[in-house]
Amino acid sequence: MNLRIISWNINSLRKRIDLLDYLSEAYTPDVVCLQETKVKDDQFPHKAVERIGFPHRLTNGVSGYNGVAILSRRPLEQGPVRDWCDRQDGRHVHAVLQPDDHDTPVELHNFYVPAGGDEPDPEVNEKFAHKLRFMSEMELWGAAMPQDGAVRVLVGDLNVAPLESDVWSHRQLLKVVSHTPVEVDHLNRIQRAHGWIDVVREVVPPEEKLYSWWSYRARDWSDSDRGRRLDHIWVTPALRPALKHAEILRDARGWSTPSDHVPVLADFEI
DNA sequence: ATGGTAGACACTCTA
Repeated sequence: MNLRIISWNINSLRKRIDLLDYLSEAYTPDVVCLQETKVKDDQFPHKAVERIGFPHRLTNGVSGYNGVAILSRRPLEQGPVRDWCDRQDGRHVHAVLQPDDHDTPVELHNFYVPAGGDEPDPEVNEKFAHKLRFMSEMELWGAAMPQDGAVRVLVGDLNVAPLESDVWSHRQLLKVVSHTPVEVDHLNRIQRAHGWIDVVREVVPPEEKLYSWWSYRARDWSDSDRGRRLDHIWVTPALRPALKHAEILRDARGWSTPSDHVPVLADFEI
């Protein structure tokens, strides 16, 4: 089967329902994983999303903040729900993509890692401490999952840009939350704990600058191009041979009333 | 060193 997965921090689903419609028309993804939906489950715009082409949906939205969702053209089975850092925060949703008869099931994890506030010191900044704690739990979670050749996909706004080429200036961002050594170290440990493969960097060489987020505060996001690659699609080694294509949809930052994040896309032939 | 913008919600918090 062909499988196109998109991950996107949409920064309010209700505000950008038309952009989701456009994305769906233009790229025909089989699965869309959203972060920062900013909508409670009981207010989720199910009808509009269904009309756009996603009859199957899983949501985890608890407030006007955070919130994640998985939208799919294929049937989904809800995976076990769990808390992270003892909070009900809407930062993780888990689905198993129901296979056709001869296909293997695909386990999907959609994460929204805490942004971490401004000060990169867990002693004085509770948000940064929460971010590191959340990532430590992700590492334990990944290490505890059997590495049994299962086909798994982890996507989301991980709020860390790991490589030097994932930020506009490595030197100037070393003390900026999202690119500090302690965060990069945490992200690398999560990756190693379960052998996750970063599919975009399988396709784009690590020397090449690549971003998925540009601040709203820049005068001209494209001209200054001070971006960071915060959004990721990872897969288990079992899925690596099936990877056909991956890209970051940079142009989406130039859409009208855009999110500050752009979609990340990956194609598999399983 | 500072402030710049965007969204939810209803005061200010989060990013």
